[in-house]
Formats: sequence, structure tokens, C-alpha cells
Amino acid sequence: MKATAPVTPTVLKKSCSQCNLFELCLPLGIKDSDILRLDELVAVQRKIKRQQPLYRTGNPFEAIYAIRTGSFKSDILLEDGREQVTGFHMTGEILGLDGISTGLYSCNAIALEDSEVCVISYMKLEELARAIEGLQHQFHKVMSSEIVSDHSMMMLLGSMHANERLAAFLLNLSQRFTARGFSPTEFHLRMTREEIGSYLGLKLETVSRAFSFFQKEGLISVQQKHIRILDSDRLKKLIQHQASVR
Amino acid sequence: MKATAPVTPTVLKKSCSQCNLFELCLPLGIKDSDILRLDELVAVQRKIKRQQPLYRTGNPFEAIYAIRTGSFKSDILLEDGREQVTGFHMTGEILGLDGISTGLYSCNAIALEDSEVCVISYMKLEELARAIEGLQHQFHKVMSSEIVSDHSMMMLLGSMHANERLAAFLLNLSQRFTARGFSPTEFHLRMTREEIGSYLGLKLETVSRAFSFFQKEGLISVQQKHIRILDSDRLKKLIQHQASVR
DNA sequence: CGCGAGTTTGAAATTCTTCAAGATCGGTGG
DNA sequence: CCACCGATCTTGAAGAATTTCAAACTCGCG
Repeated sequence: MKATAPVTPTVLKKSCSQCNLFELCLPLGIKDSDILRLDELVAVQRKIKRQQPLYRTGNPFEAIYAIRTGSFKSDILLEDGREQVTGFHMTGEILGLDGISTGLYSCNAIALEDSEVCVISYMKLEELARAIEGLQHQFHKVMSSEIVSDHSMMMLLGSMHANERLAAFLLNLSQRFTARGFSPTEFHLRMTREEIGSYLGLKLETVSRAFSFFQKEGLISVQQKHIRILDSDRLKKLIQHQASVR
Repeated sequence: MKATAPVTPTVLKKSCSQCNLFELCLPLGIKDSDILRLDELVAVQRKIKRQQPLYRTGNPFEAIYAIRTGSFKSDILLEDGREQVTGFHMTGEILGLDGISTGLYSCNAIALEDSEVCVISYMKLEELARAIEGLQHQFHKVMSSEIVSDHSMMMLLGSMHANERLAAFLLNLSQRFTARGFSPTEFHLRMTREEIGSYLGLKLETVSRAFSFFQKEGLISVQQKHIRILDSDRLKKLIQHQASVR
């Protein structure tokens, strides 16, 4: 899930006030005078190796996490072995909000590549949010955004075709890469076809066929995990127009 | 979505301190000494007639709503006419959290029957949440629960069969009715087969067939919108066990 | 150079949808 | 009080999309 074009700075800045993910993350919209107070919030950073869990279903919840570098998937496992990937997460995004509800994380968060997160003590966050209006509001916005994007995921899963789903997925990635200063048209997928399939409610073979179809139609070019979007307009039309089905 | 067994009190109480939905709603976990301060939050109540919107996609966001009586669906409409029901909501549940993110509601909330909601000014809520720790935490829990249940909806849509989806739906309703003091086994659906289908990512005919199948198998009895659950254990097994498909 | 994980592709099987017709229910007006 | 109407629901049969099963291919890596 790392884009090909620009280079991510790898300097380790331990403070929100200095962080280049500023405008994507929790500090957004907070007055300069208050920003420094955030730094106590994210004292700790944590490195997670590829394929390793940041947390697991049932772990006690004490913190939320902001992705500093790398990327994650979150998933739910059913007893019978079925897996549902519930999200792919990139830098600046917040993980762990599901834990607030019961005090236990309700899903697994797994690193898709070697990654680094800022650990945000939930207790301290609540405390600070009571003191800093802007932080409170931004935190609520982050949670609300997750709800909104979950709803559009339900829309995708509930009423789109395989090709539409993949198109929506690619356009969503493209947009998120753009927001991070990467190329909108060329990127590298960090997840397997199977994980994409699980996320989109499709089998990996179906995902593969959809990729092939897009390539055949000249919409994208695919080389394993390298994706280049060639005709994003037609990709968008694909989503909106196919007749109402399922 | 009103259960058949007990009678819902229809007395109009204008305050959280007196409300019988207390343990389902926002005031949960708040100290008695603080409860009275909530009453200023929900000064206004609003009545919504069946089929009427509480709010619509794109309406400016200023308030969230607690359902006092009745029930709602929320849905998203695509340009091409496709509809996705993103949730069914019963008394004590909070509507409108999707609006915080952008300042505009991102879905429609439609009454499934004549209903009544408490209007909670979002500005006042943020203000009070900064003052009352318990309120802040309960509000975060409510948002987090919505995220968790959206994720389990994604699981359902992404990896369950038609019969499993309907079983999960019925068991979920049953559980929520129980929490409200109604019968776990006998209730009245306030939504159509089409709305259920939209919610579950199925066509109405498929929903109808699944109902018939359950009845034939002696799992439930169906008479239009009256449902009686006859064998909830077997219904639960249905969800867990069917082989991994799709 | 070969191995294994991940991917692609084909063909058959399955589930769900589509299309179509009939049944049921609640409400309305004669 | 009863017949009728529209909306909703049920059921059947044919069709379509996706999954399943199977085999072959690709790429990175030891």
C-alpha cells in the first residue's frame, strides 16, 4: 500500500507538532497553542513487523493507534474459519476505535508491511479532549468518518457487482494515496488478492478475473501488485452505471 | 419493529432523568448528580410520521437524535437508483452520528412507524461532554458500538449465505428486543421484505424464500410480519456452521 | 535452478437473481 | 358487511453472476 512515486520521509519525529501527517491525523484543526500539549499523548511509538498483529480480538483496550509509517488490515475471524477483512489502513489513519465499545478490541489489526504507530493512551485522550475543544471535535470527526466509510462499504457489499466493487476499491485507494502526496494513478498493493477478495466479499479468483477484465478493457494496467490507472473516468462510470442488480 | 408482548408506556417524559430508556441510551453510566444536567440537552422532542424523514442526505448537521418511541431505517441512495439500507434503529438508539464527519448527514433516516425522537444539540453535547466525564465516555461508546456493529454487518454481507444472513438478522433483532424488555421469540417486523433484502444485500424474493425455508424447517413461524422464533439454537448453528463459501 | 507463495485462467457447479404469475392482507367504499 | 384494490408477499422456472475445482503460470528468493 506504499505508492511508487514520492519517497516517504523516514525521519523519526516523536511529536505531533513536528509530524508531517498532521493534516491527516488527530491533530487536524487544533490551534497551534494547543498542539504542543498533544505531544504528551503520543509519547510512545511502536514498531510492528510485517504480518504481525498490532492487537488481536479480545485484547484489552487501552490505546488507539495512529499509523506513522506502513499499513495495516483489520479483520474478523469466525469460528468456522471464515475471515472478513473489515478495512485497509494507511498512514495518518486511526486504529483501535472498535475497542472503546466493550473495552476489548473486536477485531485483529495486522501489519501489511513493517510499520510504525503512535500509541495514544485512550485515558489521556479523553482527558485532553475535555480540555481541548479542537481535539475533542477532531476525534469525533475521526470516529464519524469511520462510520460513514463503513456505510459506503455496506453499500458496496450489498449492492454492487464484482467489477464495480473492484473499481470502487481502486478509486478509493487512489484517492487516499493522493491525499498523502502520492501518485493517484500508480501504486503498489500491499495486500494479496485473497485479502482484497475478503474485503470486497469476493473470492480471490473473482478479484483476479476483474483485474484481467479491467486490463483487457484498457482501464488499468496490472503487473502483480503494481497498478496503474489508465482511465479513471471510465472506472468511475463503471461504478455508477451498471444496471441495478443484486 | 414493535414487539407484541409488553406494552410500551406512551407517557411523554421530557427529561433523561425520568426516561425509561435510560439504560439503553446516552445517559447510561452517568452519575445521578450529573443526570439532571442532561435535561437541558434534550429540551426538544420531535414527532415523525411513518415514512417521513428525520433527516436526509446532505442536510446540514446540527443534532443527533435519540429514539424515544418507534423505529427508523437509514439508507443511502445511489444516482442510478440503487438503495442500500444501512441500518434499522429502535428505541434508545442514537441517529445522526454520520453527520459529524462532514457537517452534513450522509444518509437518510426514515421513520418506519410514527415515532418520536429527542433532539440533542451536537454543540451542547460537546460542551457537556467536556464537563461530564461519564457522558463523554458513554458518547464514545455509542459511536464505537456503531463501528463494531457496522463491521459485523460487513462480515455478514461479505461472507454469509442468504439463509445465514436472515438468521443473523432475526437473532440480532431478537436480542435487541430482549434488551428492551420485549419477547425474544415473538415480534412484529416494521420493515418490508424489500427493505430487509436491501439491508442484507439480497433481493426481496430471496428473503421471502429464506423465510419460507426456515418455516418449513420448523425454525420459525412466519405470518407476514409476525415472526415467532421456534428454535433459536438451530438458528444460531445455521450461522456458524454452513461451509465457507463466496 | 528450482521451490513455494501468490496469481491467472478455464470449465463445471451453485447460488442468487430475474421474470412472471398468483396469493394474501389491510383498508376503502359501496 | 362485503367486494375490491393496491401494496406486499410467495412461489416457480429460467437465466446470470459468482464460486468451486483444477491446472498451469509467474515471480522473488534461497
